[in-house]
Amino acid sequence: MDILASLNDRQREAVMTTDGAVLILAGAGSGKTRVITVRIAYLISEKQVPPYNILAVTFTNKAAGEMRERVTELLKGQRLQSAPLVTTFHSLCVRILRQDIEHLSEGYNKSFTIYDTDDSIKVIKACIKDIGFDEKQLAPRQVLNAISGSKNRGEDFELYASQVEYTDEKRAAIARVFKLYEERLNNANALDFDDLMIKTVKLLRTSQEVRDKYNEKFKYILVDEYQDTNPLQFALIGYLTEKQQNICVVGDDSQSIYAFRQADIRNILEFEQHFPNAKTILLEQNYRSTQTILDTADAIIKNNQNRKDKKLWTANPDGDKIFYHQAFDGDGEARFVAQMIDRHRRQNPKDKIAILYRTNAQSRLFEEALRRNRIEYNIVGGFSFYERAEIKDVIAYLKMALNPFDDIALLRVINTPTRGFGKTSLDELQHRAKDFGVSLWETIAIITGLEFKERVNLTPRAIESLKKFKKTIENLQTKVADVSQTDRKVSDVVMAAIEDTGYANMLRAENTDESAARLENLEELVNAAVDYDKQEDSGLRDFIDHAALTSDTDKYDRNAAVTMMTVHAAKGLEFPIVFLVGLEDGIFPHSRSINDPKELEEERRLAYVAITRAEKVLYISHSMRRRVYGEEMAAEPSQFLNEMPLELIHDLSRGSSWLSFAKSNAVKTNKHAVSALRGENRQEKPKNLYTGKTYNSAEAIADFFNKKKVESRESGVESPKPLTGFDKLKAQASQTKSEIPNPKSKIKQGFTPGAHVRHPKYGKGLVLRREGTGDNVKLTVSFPGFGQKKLIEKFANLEKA
DNA sequence: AAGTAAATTTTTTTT
DNA sequence: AAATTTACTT
Repeated sequence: MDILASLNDRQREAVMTTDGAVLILAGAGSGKTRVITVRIAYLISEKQVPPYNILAVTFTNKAAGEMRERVTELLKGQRLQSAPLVTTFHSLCVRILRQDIEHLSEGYNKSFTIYDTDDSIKVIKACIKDIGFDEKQLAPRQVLNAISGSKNRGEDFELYASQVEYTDEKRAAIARVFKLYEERLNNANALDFDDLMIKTVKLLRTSQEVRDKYNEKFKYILVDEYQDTNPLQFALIGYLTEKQQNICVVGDDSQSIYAFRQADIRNILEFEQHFPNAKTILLEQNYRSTQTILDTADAIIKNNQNRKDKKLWTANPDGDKIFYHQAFDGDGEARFVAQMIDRHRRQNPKDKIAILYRTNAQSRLFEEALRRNRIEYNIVGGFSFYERAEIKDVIAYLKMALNPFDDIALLRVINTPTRGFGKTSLDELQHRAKDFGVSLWETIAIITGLEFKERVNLTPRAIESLKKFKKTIENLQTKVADVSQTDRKVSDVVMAAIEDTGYANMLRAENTDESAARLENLEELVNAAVDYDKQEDSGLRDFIDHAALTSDTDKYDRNAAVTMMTVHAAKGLEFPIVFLVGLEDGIFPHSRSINDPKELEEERRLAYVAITRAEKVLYISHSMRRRVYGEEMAAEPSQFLNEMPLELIHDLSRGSSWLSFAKSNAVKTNKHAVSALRGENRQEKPKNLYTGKTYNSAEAIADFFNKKKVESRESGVESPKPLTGFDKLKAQASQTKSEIPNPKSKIKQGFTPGAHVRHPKYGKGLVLRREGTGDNVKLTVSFPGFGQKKLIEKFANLEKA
């Protein structure tokens, strides 16, 4: 088989070890996807395994799509009557549940609805209100995170409740919300993202019959990005492989970046314990990046305590240095990136370029800069097509038609377009629904029913509009039924949900640019539905499921010249040229992770992922000022910059920069750095002399000069020669910077978040936020008993406490 | 009931 | 700065 010829020895071994448990530890760029795809092709064409016996699971639709494509490519020319199932964890679960959820006997049936995060939040909000709490005491988002975390650890609300200390009111409240939330979803015949996994695992655990069925079906299982699996996914794999044990997992512990989703790195680290006869294969040769890029990535990941020590190597050349740029503000950073991209595009238009950032919110400045420079770009993530209001509205109508008990969908559309059924009437309806203990849909049926004579607090007009709404949905249901009974098309039904509900007319009446754009989006939705027209059975169901499970991360277009996305979204991709931007403390690493060593390690792995996306050229940049919540704030260089080998970095900044500062410092005063440069002191971990925090601060400058003194005394070096030219400029620049805090006010000023201070009137307080610069520094301080105060640092007379 | 103005909050990362 | 929620008119 000639496809094997393109593999190295290790890779070939990974492909040909088809039976039993196999763990492939694949470093970044080591040809992981190639190994998986060739392995699937090998199973089919060499081992004569029927394709339907093969299951490959990934985390994203993007990865699944790519894999499917490549397998098809490898197998083309062979006449196969089935295709291997290449899918995501969540799609796999939906597939299983749509067939067998009724075996669970939990009241769910096959027409269950999938709630996305937005829907879940809405339910949570209602639950918080129902237990008599306020959203301010109990942030819905946090509650959902707590519940989701618990669920992904395999707990249920009873277990969660039992862990609550009775002094912990908040957790106790969350436990109550948890219970309510689960009930609501169950009543609505709805499953959230987590439930898809949970219910599937439960189903496999409790039903021998179902377990046997899927064990029989999936005889060879492959799992991609195994380091990102959480306990539930682990359990799922466990049940599916119970019989055959032909399980092949591929992953890299250095690229584990989903701990926040309860991914457990131990799943990969302890694979050999779980599958005692497992064979482990290491792929350490990198085919993607230059040595310089690999060295930089390696230098950063080395700072993590918790990792398997391994080193990637490559036969590729050293390549260019890492290009570095320090910008004055966020806009300057974006302009620099646009300028460099422009240059690359002229030089070599074929090279694909990526701009990678930590958070989606960072994209805006780059979008604007590229647009100004007339550079076309493609943006991945952020707002998804399926997250747009008009799309969600129409989908909600369709969801109603398939599962009318879906309260969330009902609430979404009952008065969109407006039907004269406003907030007051809605409150009454919800109130009644709670009284009856049934869904809103059933409540509507009761209230509008002929034999219902009870007095309701609804105007005749409201009742009338309920009747009309009911009719609208019922009409839609009839059309849905037509899809399976006659040969009505899925796209017809989608069209009906747009037209017959009055939705399109509402938009036409608006007659604005925006409403026109929304109409166009709806046309797109109809187009998307056409793909499902030919499907035999439950085409509409599949269409809705697809909408629920597709994120925008999936619409990566590999032909786009420039792509922007978060580092998370970039995992698994590679680009000749990469711009890693916003390398500032608080952004990357993110401020929410900075205080927890575990989370900081995850940020570091994230940086590792980012850097190893680059094939030939890597740019890194940061800005000295950054807008946060609309206010301009001083920004510090990322601590990860300090962890990179400075000698591999080339400075493209105008004037002096953090890099020039760090370089002069490291070489002149850092014995560790000097000896490390000479190759001594192998064991010793390179200590960070200056973390990003202190660069540019009074202490750093003072420290710098002190060290210099000590060193020159020790080594007997005479005082520095008079500076000339560029060096002089640089020195001047750093002097000006150091001037900001004057020595007298040093104790009083320069308070940073986290500092304890004393105020003449309010007493002891905690600094929460610092904004502005120079004389305009404003501090937000929390004083026990007085609440939060905004103070001008200069006048506040604060002391260190 | 619906539309508008004012106040409040928001940012990790994703299926 | 932008988006969402609430309060206030009409």
